[in-house]
Amino acid sequence: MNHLPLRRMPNRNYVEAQARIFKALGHPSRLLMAEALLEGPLCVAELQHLVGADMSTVSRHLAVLKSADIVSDEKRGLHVYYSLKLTGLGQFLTSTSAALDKRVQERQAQLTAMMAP
Amino acid sequence: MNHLPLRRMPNRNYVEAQARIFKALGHPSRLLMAEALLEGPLCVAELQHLVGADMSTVSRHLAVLKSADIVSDEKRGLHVYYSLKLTGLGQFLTSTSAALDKRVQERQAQLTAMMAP
DNA sequence: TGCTTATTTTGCAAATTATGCAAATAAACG
DNA sequence: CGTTTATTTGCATAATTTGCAAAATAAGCA
Repeated sequence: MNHLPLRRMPNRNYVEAQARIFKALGHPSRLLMAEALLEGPLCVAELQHLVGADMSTVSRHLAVLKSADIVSDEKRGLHVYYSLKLTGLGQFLTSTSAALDKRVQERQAQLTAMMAP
Repeated sequence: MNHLPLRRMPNRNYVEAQARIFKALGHPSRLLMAEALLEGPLCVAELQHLVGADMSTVSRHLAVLKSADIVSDEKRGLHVYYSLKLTGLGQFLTSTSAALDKRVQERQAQLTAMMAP
């Protein structure tokens, strides 16, 4: 009878599993790849071009994202395509972007105030 | 004329700043504290009791959350109260919780299928 | 079958970063 | 002052990240 979205009790294991998701996204290269996958699936070579790192490094980053269940992979011919599996990431990035924008604006305002005599 | 929420280009600095947010939440103690703060402000002693770690450790974790602009602090008498500053966290946690639940259910289903003769 | 391409995995070494604990420090209040 | 609450710092230990190179897989093609 409960139509509201449920949230788990702060169970240890649960929190650790959630923390693993955040941790996986807590690296610029991995977050960049996840953001790119918001638009649709990409193969490893494309992701490598995006982040500009060694392919073995990219592959390892992808393994981290996969083990956190953030992405899924599918082989098509010679290529392996990665897709975003975690829903709600786009929305959350929108809020963090807004927060960052606000921070930048506040800095601007402070500077402006300091410049005024 | 664009009423849709904008998302930044995957600018280097921008992605790094966003990654810092995820990284900050990528630790069980910090995520637990952030989740608790969804309900309202708490002082350091209360948060310490929640995570069960040394107060200096808690303080450092809080400093990490603060430097990522996830929380804000305010002194009231002898106590310092922390509040959640980052909007959208609750929603995102709801989606990650759902994802985790699904994963658990899938494991259950696999086990059940294996048990069936 | 052999050859090529795409991707993963592994091992290693170096650099960076994170962690907890304990002691010192600061800030508010009576 | 003395007490309480919180932050900072120093230190030792552990974990992560990265590049590079080499080996291993796996799929498609001649």
